Amino acid sequence: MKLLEAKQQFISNWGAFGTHWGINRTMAQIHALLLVSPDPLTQDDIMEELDISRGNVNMNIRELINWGLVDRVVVTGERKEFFLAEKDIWKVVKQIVKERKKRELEPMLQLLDKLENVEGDKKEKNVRAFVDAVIGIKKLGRQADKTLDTMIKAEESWFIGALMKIFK
Amino acid sequence: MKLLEAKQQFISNWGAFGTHWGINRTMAQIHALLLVSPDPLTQDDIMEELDISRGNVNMNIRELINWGLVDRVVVTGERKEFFLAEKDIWKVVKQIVKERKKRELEPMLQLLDKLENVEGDKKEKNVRAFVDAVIGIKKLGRQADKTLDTMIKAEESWFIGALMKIFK
DNA sequence: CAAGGTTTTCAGAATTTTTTGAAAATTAAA
DNA sequence: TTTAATTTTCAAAAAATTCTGAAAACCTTG
Repeated sequence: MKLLEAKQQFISNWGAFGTHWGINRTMAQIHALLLVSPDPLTQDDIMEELDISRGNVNMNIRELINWGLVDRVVVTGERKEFFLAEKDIWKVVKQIVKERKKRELEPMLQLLDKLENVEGDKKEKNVRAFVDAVIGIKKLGRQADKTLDTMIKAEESWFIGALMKIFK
Repeated sequence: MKLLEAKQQFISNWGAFGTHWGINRTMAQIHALLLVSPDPLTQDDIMEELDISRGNVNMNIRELINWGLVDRVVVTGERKEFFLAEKDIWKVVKQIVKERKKRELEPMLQLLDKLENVEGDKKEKNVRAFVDAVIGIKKLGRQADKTLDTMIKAEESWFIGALMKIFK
């Protein structure tokens, strides 16, 4: 397979993969393109490679920057802005975990804290089932939260090494 | 807060949460409803509680069954079918991990295996960047795959205990 | 096997999400 | 400051996804 075709396939599949994880297809594709591009690209480069509009590139690039996955870089002598993706995939994963934890897991845990204190007779079947579900999710959620915190701080080699040891 | 309101909030937030993870809002809401319902519910119960159509309930319930998160149960003396969700949240998580691994991670790894063998001069910058990205993702992906396999087999208490030990 | 209850299907409608593209804003050079 | 290149914005259009509801299929029972 030629590079061009392989690249197409990679980008297209990364996009489809993204949609299964609540990530906009184009954003994932732009990310894929930047991941395999050794040099920084401009908005025009991305427009051309993916055949999408300027506005679309602009919005999704901004989003990727918000997620901390892509940086704006200045190329001396060039007027245009260039964009470069973090290439270390372990750093990428840690960054995504960090963001999703903050955006989703933490607010969910706050909600569950509130919902656990529902009024009513804890002996009543429906109240009991509700509280039990909330407590169960909260417990696992808190555990995940702690574990992910540690993971975010961890070095790849250390982390994998440690996992290998437990999961022999 | 009264049970009814708490339940509403839980269902609505679980639905929103789902959409961030590529899960259809209604499917997540039905799951939430079943999670907090001590007794099995019928399609009609779900239609009424969530105010959605029969077809919608039917399709999403089927999907939840495919995911292994909900079971059909027979209630003696009743003609209608009843649905019951797995309540043990650790089992739920393991089941979701198992399914997503099979549906998403494994196919992605297969693709990467294929793409790694791209033709062309490995010294050329663009080929090099592509292959490096693919290899990097594959390496981490394989590691994740193994780790998740072990997790799927693990007991909750053992798993959490072991994690606590490493991540002191 | 007829009747009535229940579940499933799926084409079209409704809704939500994404994309476009042109105008406005911003920035850097002249 | 003016001009021109570049980026950003966002209303409207397009596309994708989800939902409805009625008809068909499927049971179960008498």
